[in-house]
Amino acid sequence: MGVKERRAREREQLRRQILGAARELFVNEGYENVSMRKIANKIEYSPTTIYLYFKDKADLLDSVCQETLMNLLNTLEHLKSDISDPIGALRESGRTYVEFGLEYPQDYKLTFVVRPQFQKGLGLQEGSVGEKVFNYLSEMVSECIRQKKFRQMDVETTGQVLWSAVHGVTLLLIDFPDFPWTEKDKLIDAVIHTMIEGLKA
Amino acid sequence: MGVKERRAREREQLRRQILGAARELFVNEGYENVSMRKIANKIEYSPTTIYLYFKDKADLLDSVCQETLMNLLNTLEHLKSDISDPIGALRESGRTYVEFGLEYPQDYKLTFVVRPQFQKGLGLQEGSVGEKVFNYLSEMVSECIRQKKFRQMDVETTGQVLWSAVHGVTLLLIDFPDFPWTEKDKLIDAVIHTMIEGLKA
DNA sequence: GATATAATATTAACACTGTTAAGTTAAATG
DNA sequence: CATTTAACTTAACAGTGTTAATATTATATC
Repeated sequence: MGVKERRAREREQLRRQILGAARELFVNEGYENVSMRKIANKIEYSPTTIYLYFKDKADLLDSVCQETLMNLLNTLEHLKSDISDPIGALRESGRTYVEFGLEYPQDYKLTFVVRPQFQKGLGLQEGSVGEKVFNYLSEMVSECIRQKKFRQMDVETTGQVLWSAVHGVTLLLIDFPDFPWTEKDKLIDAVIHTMIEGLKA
Repeated sequence: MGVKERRAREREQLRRQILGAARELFVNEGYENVSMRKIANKIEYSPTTIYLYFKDKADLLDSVCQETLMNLLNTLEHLKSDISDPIGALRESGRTYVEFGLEYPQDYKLTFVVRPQFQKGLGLQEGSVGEKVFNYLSEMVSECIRQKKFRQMDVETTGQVLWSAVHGVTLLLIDFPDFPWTEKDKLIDAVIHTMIEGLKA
């Protein structure tokens, strides 16, 4: 009775194929400029087949973003940051976060800007991967405070402050590529450095 | 020969009427969900009339955003900040910036996120209102450094760092309204305070 | 005042869009 | 072999931005 299993496998395979095509198109041409028909063409299926695997276009976007968040979380967790130097770890995490955003700019915007607009009230709900990413940041902050490297302060707030800064610089660099920015790495470092200095005890 | 003048006036009036309808719809329903026909209906003209006043839908968006930026610039300049206390002035400007974004969240996103996506390479060009807004921030920073309140540092970079922070917190608050944020004003203050502390001499 | 001219607005159409309902084909089960 | 089930497609709907051709209106000229 391996039939059911094979079917399920094939089903999953096509699902991933759709997802891959959607991601590639979304990222390269922008969510708005990608039609279901375009995705369907790419995988050589009829447009309506997609609806057998995803509720609608927004659901497709949602799934693509979920993948992105998992990739981000993976990237961060692979840092294996040194707990004895929590500030250094935080600095490195911040850099990694921004660089992830810049490496996959469209994915980042899709996930953190476009998606919330299309799914009001749903962004970053409890138990979501997005929340896990934020929790990761929070843990580092927590460690900094526990080791008294940072001045005593609400962990939640501190995490949100840091997130604001890295989110902000990531989006500015993505959205205004022609602005006469300070050299990219220098700017990122400056942002992170300033935050950390501002949080020190 | 006041005819030409009256014609021009009427023309301008309709232009502004279109712009107003577009802004209201863009802001309330999102750029994507607003059709030219919807705008036309609202002002009781045929859809194609709009094309006599604006090149296309993106041009309409562009004009709406330009207005928003001018409003932001006005709001900031009305602060008439006290030059003898440049840090206080900067703090106040930052707060005002974020609050402007939160008061007109859709306008803000339209201007700083949606528009650059639809007009690649055009955002914040030289001489634009957007640049003026940034220059306003830069001047305050410059004053802080000149008075040695901030540690000696590249003015450009410092301005960009600050912008990153306020931009970031503004967008997070807009995009994830359901996230368990620290109380809004406390978070904004924390972001600005942290930045300023981090920049001090 | 009638007519030509320019400005302004509209109608009809094109090639798209997301999505649904109905229909078709192929495979698995009895 | 017949039937059920799953997978996929075709056809269609109501809507999209935009253009070209047309109609309407108001001004300027005779």
